Amino acid sequence: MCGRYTLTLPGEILAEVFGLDEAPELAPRYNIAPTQDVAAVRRVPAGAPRSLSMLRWGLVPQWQREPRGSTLLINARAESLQDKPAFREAFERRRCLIPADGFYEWKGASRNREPWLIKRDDGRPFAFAGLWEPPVGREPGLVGTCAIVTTDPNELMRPIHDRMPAILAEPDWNAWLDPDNRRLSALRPLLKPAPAEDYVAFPVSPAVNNAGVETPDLILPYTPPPPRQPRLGFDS
DNA sequence: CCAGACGTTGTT
DNA sequence: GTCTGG
DNA sequence: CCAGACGTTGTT
DNA sequence: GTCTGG
Repeated sequence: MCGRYTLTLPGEILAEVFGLDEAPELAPRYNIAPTQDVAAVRRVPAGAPRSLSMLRWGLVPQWQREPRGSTLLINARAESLQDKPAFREAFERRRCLIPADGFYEWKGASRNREPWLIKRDDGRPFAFAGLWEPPVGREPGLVGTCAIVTTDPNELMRPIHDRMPAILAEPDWNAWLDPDNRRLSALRPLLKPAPAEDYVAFPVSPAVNNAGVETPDLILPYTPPPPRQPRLGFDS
């Protein structure tokens, strides 16, 4: 899962939490969607300090001749990172943190689908486990592409959805970010469901469905309108 | 051996 | 239904 | 993730 | 590049 999220906190806070040398200048974003450029923390080259870059959400493996829209890799299953040709090398050598302070999940089936916002109860930002690739071809200004790792739901998420983004505990950030760390068997257990007690979830307006809508009120709690009265003579 | 895919999600 | 675009 | 398009030819 | 399928 995880096809939409938020990053609204000021760059100064992000620099402090994620250990960046400089505070990035980032406008608050309430509806970050696939194909958009997203903030990612990396260590490039190996040995360099942490830095923040904008990467296009939708990983394109290096052997791919040209970006194929039909194969947009926005998520990568934690369970199979080592087996999938599209992700294996990135898992070994190109891991990143993707800062967020909320993410959306849709609950229910087709007609009744409703968006929920999940965030930390203390409001702090957190880090999705991410993978990245250098750009293929020469797209001007493209630094790289990335995907968000997904894992099983925690107890908060289970009623909403059967997957959730892998959120790395802060003590694990260094191990995940170090490009020289090839202990993949030690990295895999970091991709477990985040502790449910640290997070809250509430329904939000279906306006979030449209990736073009990015207003702050998207993250306010939302009371759905009462169901329409069934017409007389029709039981459903 | 070569050819062709290489992914996740949700939905049926 | 399926693909593309944000 | 959801929303919205989904096509070609010839003519202006 | 590397894996799967024939």
